[in-house]
Amino acid sequence: MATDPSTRRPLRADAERNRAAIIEAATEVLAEQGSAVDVREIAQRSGVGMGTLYRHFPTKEDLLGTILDREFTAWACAARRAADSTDDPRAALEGFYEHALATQACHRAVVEAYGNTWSGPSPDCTGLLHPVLDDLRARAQDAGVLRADVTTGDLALLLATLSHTVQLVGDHCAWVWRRQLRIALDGLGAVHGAPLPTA
Amino acid sequence: MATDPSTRRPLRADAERNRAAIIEAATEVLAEQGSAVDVREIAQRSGVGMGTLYRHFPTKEDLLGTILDREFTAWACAARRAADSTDDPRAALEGFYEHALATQACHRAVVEAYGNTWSGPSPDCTGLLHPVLDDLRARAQDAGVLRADVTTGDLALLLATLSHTVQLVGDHCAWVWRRQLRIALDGLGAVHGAPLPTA
DNA sequence: GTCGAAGCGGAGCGGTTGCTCCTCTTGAAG
DNA sequence: CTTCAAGAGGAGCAACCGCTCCGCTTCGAC
Repeated sequence: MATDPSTRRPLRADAERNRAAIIEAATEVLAEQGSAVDVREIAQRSGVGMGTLYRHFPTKEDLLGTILDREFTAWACAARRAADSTDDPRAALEGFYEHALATQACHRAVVEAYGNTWSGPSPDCTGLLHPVLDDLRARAQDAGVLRADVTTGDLALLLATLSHTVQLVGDHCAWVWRRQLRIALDGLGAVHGAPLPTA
Repeated sequence: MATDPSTRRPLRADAERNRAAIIEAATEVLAEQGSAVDVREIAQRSGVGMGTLYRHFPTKEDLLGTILDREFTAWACAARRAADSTDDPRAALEGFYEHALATQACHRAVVEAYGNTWSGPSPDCTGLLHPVLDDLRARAQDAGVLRADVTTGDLALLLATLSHTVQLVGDHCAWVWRRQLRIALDGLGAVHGAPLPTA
């Protein structure tokens, strides 16, 4: 592992400025174009050279990971705050998905990373989200507005699925994906339906 | 457009053999690795050289289109036959999704192409599928087992979405995506739920 | 069997992309 | 102000990928 950042000598002022510029530009570009962008474009938009970029982030993957962690963490914290500030369990659950899809799902790279959560190694992203979803699930099930056999994992996978849907249709004509969301939410609330299949 | 294949002089025997080998190998590779594969690998697995491959398919896109059309058409026809051979509208609809996801969704390139159906120009793929879905929808709604405000477009988008989900979780542990399917199907059947949002 | 056209193969071209190397610049400690 | 290590920058390398070009092979009509 790398040296602990807090014990490492602080960056020079210009280096700090450049690092911030890179992060800002990269966030923008990755949201727009997904993780397949040319690193040169990120450097250009940051106003720094390739050398500088690679000094701060030794690998494209490092850069990607940093951006993704920042975005994901900020959003997961907002989601937790929103969930905690609502008493109605159903409204909390539905508001969570609505907000998640309306904001986070516009970030192409984030949605792509979501896919890797299942097929590849997951960063601590999932670790942040899981307790929020788990809380929402428990409250909704206690209130009887969520079928009893739905797991937190189901909710997480549903989020990934719907995020991809938003990517497909774009954020304009949001009503298209909102219809899919409504269908899924009604399915989650179908407390009298057939039991969900298991292993 | 190209010359009508039926009026074109028939291929030499070896050329015909090679063409078939290319199609077979390409179908395999595209199903496994998606449309991003190196053309060299397709050539290698077919046992032909690059020149031969590009003689039969002047562009990677041409090859892709050919394979996708074959796969998609074969599957859409099977789906129509299955739908026609079932009297129960609910069973027909649910069987359609079950079969679609269990088979077609394992073909990576096909699922990827599905995404482009919404964001880019669509081949006649959609044209083949639409009437089948439309029929399934009408029958189910007449029988009162499908909420009245669901459109054929909703069903098509749901198919694309769930196909992607299957890709995420893989065909092993199929029960994971089957749970998502169950939730969606129950949502579709929620005839007393809130109306779906519109434009 | 002969021969010409159709077909074959694969080295290689041009473009892209992740990353490095090395020279020049600049912040900040003394 | 001086000094020098930390930092900046961008040309260029290596790998990859879609596609082409051209000399060689093979089919099949006669």
